[in-house]
Amino acid sequence: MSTLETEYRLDYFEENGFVRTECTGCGAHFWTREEDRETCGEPPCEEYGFIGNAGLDEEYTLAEMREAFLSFFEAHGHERIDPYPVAANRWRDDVLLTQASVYDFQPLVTSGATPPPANPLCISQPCIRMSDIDNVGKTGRHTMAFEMMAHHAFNAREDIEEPEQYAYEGEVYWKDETVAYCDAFLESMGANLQEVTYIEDPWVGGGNAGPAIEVIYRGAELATLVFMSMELDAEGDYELKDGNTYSKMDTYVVDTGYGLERWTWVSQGTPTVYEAIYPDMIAFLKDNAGIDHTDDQEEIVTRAATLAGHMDIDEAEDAERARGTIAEQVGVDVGELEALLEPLEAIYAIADHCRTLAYMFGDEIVPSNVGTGYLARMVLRRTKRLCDTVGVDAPLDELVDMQAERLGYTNRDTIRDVVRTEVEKYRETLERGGRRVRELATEYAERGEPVPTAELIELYDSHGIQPDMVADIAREEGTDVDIPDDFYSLVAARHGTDEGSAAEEGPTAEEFDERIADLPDTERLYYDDQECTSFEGVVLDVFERGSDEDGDGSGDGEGAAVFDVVLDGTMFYPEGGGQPADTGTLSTEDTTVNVTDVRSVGDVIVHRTDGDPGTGEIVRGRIDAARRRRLMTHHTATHIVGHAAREVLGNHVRQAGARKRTQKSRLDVRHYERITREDVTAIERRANEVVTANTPVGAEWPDRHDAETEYGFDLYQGGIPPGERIRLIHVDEDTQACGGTHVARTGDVGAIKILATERVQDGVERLTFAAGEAAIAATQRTEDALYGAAETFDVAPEAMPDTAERFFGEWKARGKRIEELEARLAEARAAGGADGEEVDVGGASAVVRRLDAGMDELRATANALADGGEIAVLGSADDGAQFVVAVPDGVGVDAGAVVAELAARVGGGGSGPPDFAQGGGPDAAALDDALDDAPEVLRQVLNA
RNA sequence: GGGCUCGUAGAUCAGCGGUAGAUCAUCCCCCUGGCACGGGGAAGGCCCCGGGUUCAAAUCCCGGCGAGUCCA
Repeated sequence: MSTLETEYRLDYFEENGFVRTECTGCGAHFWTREEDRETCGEPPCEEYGFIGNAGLDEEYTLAEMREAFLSFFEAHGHERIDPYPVAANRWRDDVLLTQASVYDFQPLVTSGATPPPANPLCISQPCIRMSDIDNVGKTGRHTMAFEMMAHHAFNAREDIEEPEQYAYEGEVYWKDETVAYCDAFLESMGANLQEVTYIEDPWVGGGNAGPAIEVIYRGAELATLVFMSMELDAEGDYELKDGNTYSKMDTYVVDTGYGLERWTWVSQGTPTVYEAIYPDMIAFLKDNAGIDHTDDQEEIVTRAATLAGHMDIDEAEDAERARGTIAEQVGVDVGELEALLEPLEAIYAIADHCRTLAYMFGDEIVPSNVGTGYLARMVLRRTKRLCDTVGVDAPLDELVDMQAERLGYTNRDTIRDVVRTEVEKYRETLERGGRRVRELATEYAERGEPVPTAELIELYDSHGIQPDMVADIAREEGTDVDIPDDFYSLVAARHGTDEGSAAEEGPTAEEFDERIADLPDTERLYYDDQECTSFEGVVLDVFERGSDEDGDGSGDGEGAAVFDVVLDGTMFYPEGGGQPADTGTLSTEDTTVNVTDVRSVGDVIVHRTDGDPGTGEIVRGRIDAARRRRLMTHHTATHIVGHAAREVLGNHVRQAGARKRTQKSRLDVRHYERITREDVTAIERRANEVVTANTPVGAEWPDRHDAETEYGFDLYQGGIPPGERIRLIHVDEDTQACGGTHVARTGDVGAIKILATERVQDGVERLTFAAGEAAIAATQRTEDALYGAAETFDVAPEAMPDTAERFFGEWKARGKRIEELEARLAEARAAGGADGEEVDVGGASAVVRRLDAGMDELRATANALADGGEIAVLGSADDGAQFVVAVPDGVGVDAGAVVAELAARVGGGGSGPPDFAQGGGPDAAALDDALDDAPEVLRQVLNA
């Protein structure tokens, strides 16, 4: 088992008079030019030495520092490349946000599958680390949004069997050069190299590892130099700090990170990083919130911040703990210090969060309850709360816009629109929540109880109401709330503990993979001529797979056998990119088998058939042409609809999923509002314009980096394909990376009809549409429905809306009229008292009557009789047997008991309050007998 | 992708098997010289939609649609 110690013995260190020393504070090993240096230089072993003592030649702004870094590395042989979006899920599906510059090149470039855009390269990559959200503003040094300046070099070992298997070959440079560049850059910026230490700190993360060096200058970690060269390997020779073993990879990558904000801060030596990087915004926010410190207060704040800067504060809690000590040293009361600092901390955080939001919305993340959209929503709400707390009354969209403008985004109008919509949504949530909490609080206050934890959890989990907001309102209403320390884990507990559903791939699938692993890649003929539906091929292998009655591909059922046929080349499209597989037949001279499904297993295409065509046979394949045609039509139509939606709704619109079928297809798009009827009409119109224009649908296989440079990551809306070359589909002005089959010209789509929109998640709208003949069929179905209705009403179809409205209105008016008439009829009956039996029941008179009418009428009549001072016992055989019993005030008969007894005689039940009850049963034939018994029942009940 | 909550008058919500309610807003009347207020009255409901259970469903169950929210 080896350690990484030897990895750090660099020639560069030897040649430049460095010594390796063990830190007396933390025990870490580091390299320094100062022989008698004892500590590594990083807090807590040493304090920040640059605050009030700027460490570089000049003071730099963020922009100046970025340019200094990039032009330095450009001058030293690196190509400068544009930053990637902060939404890392645009090009990789394992993370949501970009947290480091190397994210831009994972996993395809670092593994060697895809070449880097340049080699070596330099970049300043905007990053967002949500994990620091609680520390922002408080620690003086953390930001959630930051830029990681970096230079990268991608190397591949040459002493391996097939060096050409990787997308880059040979070594560009490695450790010595990387450290030398760092030294040279520090020197060019005017740092005193004597004070710089290089700490050995092996890096481990995401299945990769390697030696790494932290670069410390005057207490600040200015850079991390990572030498990614190992991967997780149970048999590996290196055991690293995470307890796992690793082995060397064939590729090895220089991954550096120079914090733009840190460098800017060190160049200025301000007490906190925020003052160095957001001077204008902080000034604006202070002014807006009316924070106007006296000279004395200013002095206290500066001294406190400076003291804090010198302390080892790595978490918000550290900052809070340190406050007492600081107050003592500055010579003020802790409360006073807090009152001065807290608003400032909020303002620092607001500035940082607004930058985070500008990045997110600038890169066209749409707020949602899922994914990056959810993270954006959380940051926005937090920012809004901070603004409210500290009394910033400038609209949030303006604040975000200040950062968006600084960052050079061009979609600022959309950003503001998104922020405004989202703030409004939050306002509504708060308003709704506030009412709810107020009611609850009042209720508990009246009972003199605190609001229980269960209610708190419910309010937060189901209604998004922060516990401290509940506490505030509860206090106003005169009760209190106990917020447990483990509140958020209690919420988590509510969400169950099931860890999820891995192991999607069954053992049969794995086994299957192995069996076909040796077969050559299948030639994909369907790209050569997408119109062609017939081809010849050779059967390379056939696997009998039991049966597949349940259609899950597992071959686990009973019944007819199915087979998997592999050919040398095929025109059958395997399921992929939301497009289902082709079906059709494979024929030899002797037999024809049906192809029911086609799948891609690696680069081998597998045809599921109901018969064995025979290994080695030459087969003629015919695909179901009509079906393929419809799928192609719908696939091209999907691109057109997506393109039209983008034009109508805005550039932030991108695909969140798609499914193509023969009758109708659907496209899910990200959008921050509901799609209105007007939007649909506009999208449909635009889509059909594209169809009518009848432009060619182009396909090409360019180099992926050329494609990315030209079209951006919006190419990958349908997923991210691997490889050096990718297939692009051009439809009108729209370009997508897409492996599907398409019609030759947009006119071949025929027509596009949007059938429905639905909100499938917040921030995700689903457009269901039909294309070609299916569009016509769908339109006809709708028309049939309309014509059918119009025929019923005997009006022209165009008159249907008015007619429906008129009928509905009249229907409501009639309902009211009937109610009115029933009431009058009831009164008349009660007054007339013609038919029906009148009996005396202990002083009060009772009317027992059969009245075959609806329940409403019965009730009205009974009420009218009771109002007239009589007990009413009414029966109806209108729908089974029904009773209503009403008793006037002051008469001691329990109506409920009477009904219960009567209803029992017709095989049912009933009850109600003592003065008014109803009931019934199915046995209508027994109604009259029951009514005959009514007087007797009344007397019994009276006596009871 | 999963969990939870909610759809009742124009608005906010109560009712949670047994006659659909309150408050605000609207309209009318009274009070005043006029206004605010106050008092009295009226109008306004496919109780989201579709099934099921039940003698009886706004209420219970299932499905759908719509909205909100938490988590990955």
